[in-house]
Amino acid sequence: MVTQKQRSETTRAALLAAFRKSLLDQGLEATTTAKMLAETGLSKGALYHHFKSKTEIVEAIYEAESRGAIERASATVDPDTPPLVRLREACVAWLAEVQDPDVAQILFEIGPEALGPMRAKAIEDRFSLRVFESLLAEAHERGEIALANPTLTARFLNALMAEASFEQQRNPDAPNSQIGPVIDGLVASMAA
Amino acid sequence: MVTQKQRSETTRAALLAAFRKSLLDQGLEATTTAKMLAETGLSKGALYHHFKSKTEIVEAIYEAESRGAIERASATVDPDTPPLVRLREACVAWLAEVQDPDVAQILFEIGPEALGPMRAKAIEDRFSLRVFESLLAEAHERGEIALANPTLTARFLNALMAEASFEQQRNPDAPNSQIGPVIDGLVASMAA
DNA sequence: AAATAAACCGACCGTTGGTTTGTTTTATGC
DNA sequence: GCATAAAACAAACCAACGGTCGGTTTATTT
Repeated sequence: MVTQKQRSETTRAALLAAFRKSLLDQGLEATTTAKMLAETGLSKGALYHHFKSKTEIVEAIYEAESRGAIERASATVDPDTPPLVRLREACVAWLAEVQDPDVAQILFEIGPEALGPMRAKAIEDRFSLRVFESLLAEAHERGEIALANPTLTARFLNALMAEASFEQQRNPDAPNSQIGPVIDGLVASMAA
Repeated sequence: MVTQKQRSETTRAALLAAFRKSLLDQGLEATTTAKMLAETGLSKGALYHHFKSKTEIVEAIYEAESRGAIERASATVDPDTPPLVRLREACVAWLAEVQDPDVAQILFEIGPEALGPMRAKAIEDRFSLRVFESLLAEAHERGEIALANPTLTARFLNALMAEASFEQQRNPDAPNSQIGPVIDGLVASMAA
């Protein structure tokens, strides 16, 4: 006998997987609930039992992707180095993660289109931004730099990173965007 | 006697105005073609004679707003100053233009949501980005700076400006974001 | 094993963007 | 200036979409 949690988890996962796949290679509009239900063999009742709208499904996918990218990037940094070094490492690692076309498409195209840029940004704030911000704050506390506004600096940094990833996708075989100096330049220019 | 061009222009303008107003205070979803036709007293036939989709209408509005903001900003700069000074002036002026909540909402919320970030960016490229890029290129040619990649620098700059405008809207009475040093820092870090 | 709750089904509905067919108005060629 | 084409508009029509709702099955509680 299968437990309720298992049932629940299984259908939820099936729906999310079907939507994710279709969103990536069919786009937002062409990804209709009907198609996804045909794909999974589930019913409308099941879908709207677990999610209260189509948008909420995309939100869950976007959130998972945003969390995943920054978590994987964070895992690669050496914790025994100064915060600013870790920041640069984390940025480069995040940029590498976001090079994955699927991840990029969800984070920079489908998410903002479905949720609106504001709502997407709010989610982003809870993940990548938080990491950048805390590293900057740590550097600030340790006296490595005197930032007037760590949060704003993190936001600028975040914006630059997104743009850098766009550029990487535009021409992947171009020389690495030299993001390191840009980060340093930004941080320096945000000094108090 | 009224000419065809005049008729055309009138209905086009009426549709664009109705959509713009509704988009701003009702949002994208709530702005339905039916409501706009009721508002203007026109018919579906008229609408789809002038535009081939709802998206295309939003595109026209977005394009006009993007063009308007950078044109008004450009008009304020003193042409008899060095390119880098003009760049900084243009950025500050653009930031001021984009402070208008209506302009901001169209450029940073409704546009990307309706067209998708990519398509919105492509339009943006033809306006604000071009201006920034040409100023950077001019500075490059005059030997004021040696940029490895003026286009990429312009893109980074553009991203920073958008983020700065977000910040300004988040807390409007905060001290001016000191965008000047940030611009200089970015340009310096992008030197060849 | 009765009662309750959670998961699921699928027919149904209102709206929406978009199409089609037809009519009126202006421009063009002779 | 008359015929003809083309643009501008009207309005009935349509398919498809997201979402709802009453009811059924499956699991959990007591």
